[in-house]
Amino acid sequence: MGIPREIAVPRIMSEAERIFGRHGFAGASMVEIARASQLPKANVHYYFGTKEALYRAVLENTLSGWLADARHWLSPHRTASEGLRGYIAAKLAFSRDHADASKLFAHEILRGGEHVHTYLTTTLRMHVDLIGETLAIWAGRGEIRAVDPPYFMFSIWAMTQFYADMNPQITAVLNGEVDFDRATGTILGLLLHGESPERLDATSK
Amino acid sequence: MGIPREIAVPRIMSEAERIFGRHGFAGASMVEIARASQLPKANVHYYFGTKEALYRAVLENTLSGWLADARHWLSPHRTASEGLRGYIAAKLAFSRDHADASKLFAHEILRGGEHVHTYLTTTLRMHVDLIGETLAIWAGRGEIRAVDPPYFMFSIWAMTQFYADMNPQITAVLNGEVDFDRATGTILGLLLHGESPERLDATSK
DNA sequence: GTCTATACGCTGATAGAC
DNA sequence: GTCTATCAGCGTATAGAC
Repeated sequence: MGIPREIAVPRIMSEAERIFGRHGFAGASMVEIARASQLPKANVHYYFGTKEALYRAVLENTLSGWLADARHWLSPHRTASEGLRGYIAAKLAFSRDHADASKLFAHEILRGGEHVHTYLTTTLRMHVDLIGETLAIWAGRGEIRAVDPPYFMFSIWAMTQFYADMNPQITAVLNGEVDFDRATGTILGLLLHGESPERLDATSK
Repeated sequence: MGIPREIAVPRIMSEAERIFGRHGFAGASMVEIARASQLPKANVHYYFGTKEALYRAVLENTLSGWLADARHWLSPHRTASEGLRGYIAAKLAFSRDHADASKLFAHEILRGGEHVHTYLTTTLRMHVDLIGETLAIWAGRGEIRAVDPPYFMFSIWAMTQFYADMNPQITAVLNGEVDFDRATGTILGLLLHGESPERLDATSK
């Protein structure tokens, strides 16, 4: 009798991601994770050892696949307009559908990011370098202005992840749920045209 | 004998802002705050009652003055270019000089923002409405394109606060400290020109 | 008004039964 | 392999000395 490992472990991982994402490492408790997983709390310790080991497992699981959208869209084979549109849409969809994963990452960085330091200095840094090449190619083709790749990416990450991490602020200001089409439109408007109407003036006058 | 209230209370507030900002509400401990304030932990409880009361006091203290920069720069008396430049510079300076205050706010929102719900639905919402009028005036003058005010503000807040809240990620990717001039340049580039070079093409061809 | 000593609940972790 | 019962330590809060 009893719930077998194959069922228990993924269930714990899923609930842990949700609870760690909502409350952070310190704010989450093992009893809460166990209760949400419908398991005795000792089982969670049996499968993962310590709270921190569970946290690391959940975090690694979250990071894998974190960069897939960028690789898919920010490629020289696409036009800048097409690539940026696709990437922003994908990042915003992630913020909408996996808000807890985004919050988990935000909590970890706010705490200092010790557990993801290696990931940030190796995988993510190389990732940004690679995207920088694409951005340089797009600029060379005249599809975008020349940009500072890391700072450009910081802006995109900030704007898109904001909709997952700061959701309570957004719904409070809007007095209702976020309209992701408007969010997409605003971000793309900034990336593709800026807020200066000078181009329109130049063509209409 | 002993440290008087006039010295102790502001010192506790200051250290509490730093520690709550770094670790969040759950991650911070009263002993840590007391030790950082060089006071017996009982004194902190004597002056503020409970941990949550101290937290609320620190949070309110942080929120006052949070919106002053916007009122100063996002005004119809300025040009859009001048106003946006000043506002972005001010917000980035705040992220650099008061990172702990920014992180405190981020932690609070990540946790659901219960303690700032009234502030968000009254003060901040009215604030955005007011800015919306300025943005509409700027658009009417042809200084910016028409924008969706709240979503436009979300983008600005996201991009500027990112440099305070996600600092570990930034330094890891850059392999060094952030260059605030480049950050300013990137954000202003997006706001004022976008990344599309079409305007330049239109004028040079 | 300021500080020392202490109570007590909650949490992470484990020993050992089934 | 799964789960029940229990422990040890930390963290908030307070009673009471100075």
